[in-house]
Amino acid sequence: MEKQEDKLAELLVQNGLKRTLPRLKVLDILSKRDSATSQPFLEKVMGSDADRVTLYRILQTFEEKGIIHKVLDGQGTANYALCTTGCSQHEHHDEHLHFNCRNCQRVYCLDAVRIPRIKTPPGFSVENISLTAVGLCSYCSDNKSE
Amino acid sequence: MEKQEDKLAELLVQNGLKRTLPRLKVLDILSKRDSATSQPFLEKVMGSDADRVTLYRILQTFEEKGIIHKVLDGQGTANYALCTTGCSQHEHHDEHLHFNCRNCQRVYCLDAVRIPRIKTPPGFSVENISLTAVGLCSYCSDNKSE
DNA sequence: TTAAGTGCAAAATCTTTGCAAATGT
DNA sequence: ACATTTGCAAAGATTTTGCACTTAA
Repeated sequence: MEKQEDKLAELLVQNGLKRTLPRLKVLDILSKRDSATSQPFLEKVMGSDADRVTLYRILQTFEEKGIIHKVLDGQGTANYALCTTGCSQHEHHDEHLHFNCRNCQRVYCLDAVRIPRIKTPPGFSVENISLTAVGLCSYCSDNKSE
Repeated sequence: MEKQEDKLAELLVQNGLKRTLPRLKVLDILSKRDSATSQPFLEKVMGSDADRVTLYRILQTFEEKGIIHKVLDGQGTANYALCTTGCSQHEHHDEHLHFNCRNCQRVYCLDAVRIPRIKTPPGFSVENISLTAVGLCSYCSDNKSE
């Protein structure tokens, strides 16, 4: 059976990207999280494994290639998550509910909740749509008494 | 019949805010637009009628009082729109589709399109939800040939 | 070997903070 | 007169750009 690590490296090769340490580490971090990860958090976890500027560039490249996608949380901070299969450089499929916890700031991709089809007024052509909820996630509602 | 101008000034008084020139101008600008207005745009239009810092503070105060609400566009830039009646310091009602034109960057509040009720997975309690579409608005699709 | 990728320094933005002067009531 | 609000200066934070050095293929 193929190792997870190899799958991630393969993602790079498939997209014509070199297999570098900073890139592999970003993929490793993202693959182990159950929610989208913010730029600041990534920066912290990367530590000295990548310069801040390098991280910006990696995230940008990955997004362009369709390896990750960006979700903005309630404060407008960028959060990143690995794309599911079906995303490519030209087409992102990310049409599910994003849940942003106001306590821990995590952004969950709730694939189970699809965005309902909506009818836009004439003249407005929708190319992309996102549904984002803000509230308390399970962990935070359990561990908080307000 | 009461003048529009007075209505705006009244908004300030009702919220215990002083009727200052910069504040009136912000209200005036917002009241004349059919879409939410970005911070950068406001800054430009205000010109020398308010310092950049003053604008930040006005927008923050207005948002806290429930006079305006903030909508983030696809890039995470803050856009502001006057609240409809029914918003207060403690409760914002803004649950309609926001349409962000990728060409002119305008953010339209499409009150006609309400956010469908959705069922969140157990453990996630939703306090606020937003639906944002990105695409081309009527003006831009008419005036562009791509 | 050599194109792609990284790290560092520095610029450009964007946002916040502190405080004295100005303003509305 | 007095609490609010503003403007300016300066600090912080975030993001971008340029370029020489390093590294994967």
